[in-house]
Amino acid sequence: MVKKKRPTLYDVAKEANVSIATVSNVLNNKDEASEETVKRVNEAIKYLGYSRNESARSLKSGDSKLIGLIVPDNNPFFTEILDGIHEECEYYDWQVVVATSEESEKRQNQLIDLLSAQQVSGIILAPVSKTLNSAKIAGKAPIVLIDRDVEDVELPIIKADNIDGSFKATKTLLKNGHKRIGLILASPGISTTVERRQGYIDALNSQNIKVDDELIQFGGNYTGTKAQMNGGYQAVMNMMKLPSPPTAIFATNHLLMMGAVKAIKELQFNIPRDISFIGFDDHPWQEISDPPFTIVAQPAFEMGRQAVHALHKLKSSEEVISTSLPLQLIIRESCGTVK
Amino acid sequence: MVKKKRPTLYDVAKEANVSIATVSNVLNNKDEASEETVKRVNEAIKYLGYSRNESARSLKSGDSKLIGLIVPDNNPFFTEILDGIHEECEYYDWQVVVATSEESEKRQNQLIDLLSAQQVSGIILAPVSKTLNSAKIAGKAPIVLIDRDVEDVELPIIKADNIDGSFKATKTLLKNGHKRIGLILASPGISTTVERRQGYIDALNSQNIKVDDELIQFGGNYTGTKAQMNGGYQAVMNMMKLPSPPTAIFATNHLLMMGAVKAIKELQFNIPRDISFIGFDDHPWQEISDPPFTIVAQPAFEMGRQAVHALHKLKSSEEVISTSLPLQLIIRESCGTVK
DNA sequence: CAAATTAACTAAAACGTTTAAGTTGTTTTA
DNA sequence: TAAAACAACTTAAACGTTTTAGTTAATTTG
Repeated sequence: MVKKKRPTLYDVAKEANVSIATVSNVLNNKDEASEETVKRVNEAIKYLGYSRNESARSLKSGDSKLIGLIVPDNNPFFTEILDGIHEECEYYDWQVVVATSEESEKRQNQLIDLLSAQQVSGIILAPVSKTLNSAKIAGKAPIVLIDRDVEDVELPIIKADNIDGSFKATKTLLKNGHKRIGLILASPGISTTVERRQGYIDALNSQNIKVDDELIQFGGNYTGTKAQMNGGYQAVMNMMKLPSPPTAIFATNHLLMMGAVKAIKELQFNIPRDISFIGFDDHPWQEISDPPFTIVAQPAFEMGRQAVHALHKLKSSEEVISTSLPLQLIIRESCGTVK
Repeated sequence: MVKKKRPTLYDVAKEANVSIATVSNVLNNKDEASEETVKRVNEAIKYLGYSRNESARSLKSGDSKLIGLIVPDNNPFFTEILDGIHEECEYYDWQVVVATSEESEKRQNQLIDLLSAQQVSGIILAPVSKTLNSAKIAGKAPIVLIDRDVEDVELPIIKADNIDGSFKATKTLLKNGHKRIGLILASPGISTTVERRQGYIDALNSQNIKVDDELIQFGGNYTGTKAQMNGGYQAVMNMMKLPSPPTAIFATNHLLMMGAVKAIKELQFNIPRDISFIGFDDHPWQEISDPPFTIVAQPAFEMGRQAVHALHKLKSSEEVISTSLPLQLIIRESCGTVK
């Protein structure tokens, strides 16, 4: 069997009795061909089953129909972001190359290189750390940050208002009379952690409650689902063996939350009777969990959409305004008043 | 500010005082240059921050470092598959373009076209229906199926042994004395549904129990998380109002399972006291669910890995053997014996 | 020691597009 | 009615690679 080559512009041109330039014009709706010709060309395209070789197009025109997404891992939060990205990309006719940095800075830089080599039109990046060596991204595809910010270089970013979200959650616990509130944070090396810690501290300060560092635990210094969950688990174990353990716990991401809940159940504490709990990220299983958890919900889908939109603006050299989307505190049944 | 063009082979060649052919050879480890030259070229590459334009490479060589993945949606099962794909792709130095067909055949065909136009080296596809118009895939990128099979065209496939998995689950319920077992299936239009139904029927037959069609509900004829969950919910509602309701329920995917559990809780039935339950797909939240659910676990990660491997074999025109991976029944505490 | 082989290169064509710069023949304008 | 404008094309160069077919000088062989 001879492997049939895909038809090219040239084949279409021959079939329709025009030049390849005309076919290209028709293909790009350049409006420089007669109705009659357009029809003939389109028929030839359909007849031959032609579709454009995007590599050639990308080579010549210098921009591709691809964008890159680099996330630390495929956790449900980033998956929802991807959904939003997909939705918005349909509009711009972009496809998405998804890559995971596995929380490794080396791998992340490698991926920026690799995706740029693929001539992606831009990269949506959730960075693994608070810095982003500017030399490493010079001459590479334009970058829009998502979720996490960096300190050393100014890039457009679509993020959540973590300070406010964390503030609201903590404030709610305070209102219920809790004075010792455990805070479970992810890795100290990312901006979301810093911000969520800040919101917590702001809330305590607003009530003149002293911050006790022993109640702030970093549970996410590891990579991988199991390890993150385990981080949440350990955090709870640590704080509950304190001389004066917390009466409420706030876990600032999904995986930490699950690990924390696991620990609490294992310690035979009841939520919300013995301990109040606020988690992070809303997911379908919350609908069947017992108790239904009060959580801080992130607009992940919307973040994805807006990141794509920002990238598109960046490409058309419009001004891109970084945005901070509000977090929503969804009150359910995991918080009680302190006895 | 003048936008700096990325350096090309030509720039590197000039810098290193060699021809572009030599640079290309060095770049591709063709072993035709002296040690001294290789060193000079590599220094020039580093100095200029050169990285290959993959569009040009793809255009000339006819194959890209991209593969496509088309899944119906980004549910946790497919996300885990993506993890496996990512892991294996690192080995082959492939990047993955992820696209969702949203269970639409039209969109799926569109995506096969779009990805092929991107010159992807191959496509890993979880098809939305039992057929795959062969005319539509002729001349397109080579396809390896994953999870779901098609009837009208023979393609390599990496799938789970759904019949056996479903058989084992049903058999377990039968052993516990259940005679009326509700089965919640996804859309009848996909192979996994057909197979999971078959395993169920085989198990009943092996015990000489008549199949009651009223106990077999299709809950997944919709797309989207909410809709699928609702399908599971409705399925339970329907079977529980039967004159002789089931004493056990087997839900054959993750989303259906959650909807079903929600309905059962709403009806105030206790699992496993009032009703036994077996679900599908193992996920982190199962660790904190109450009760811990007995489920059929899919080797999603491994499926992803093997699909990439199969694609690579297909490319190097080795024989690709379709495989059916075993499903594992993980026994926890959601099944009781019938009274 | 001439011929053959080899090591280390280079020149140039090709991949399939897009696009700037023509080239027609027809219609409009002053 | 001659010049200008326009509609509807075509020609050919370029994008950045890979690769085939040389080329040159040094080395090996009979």
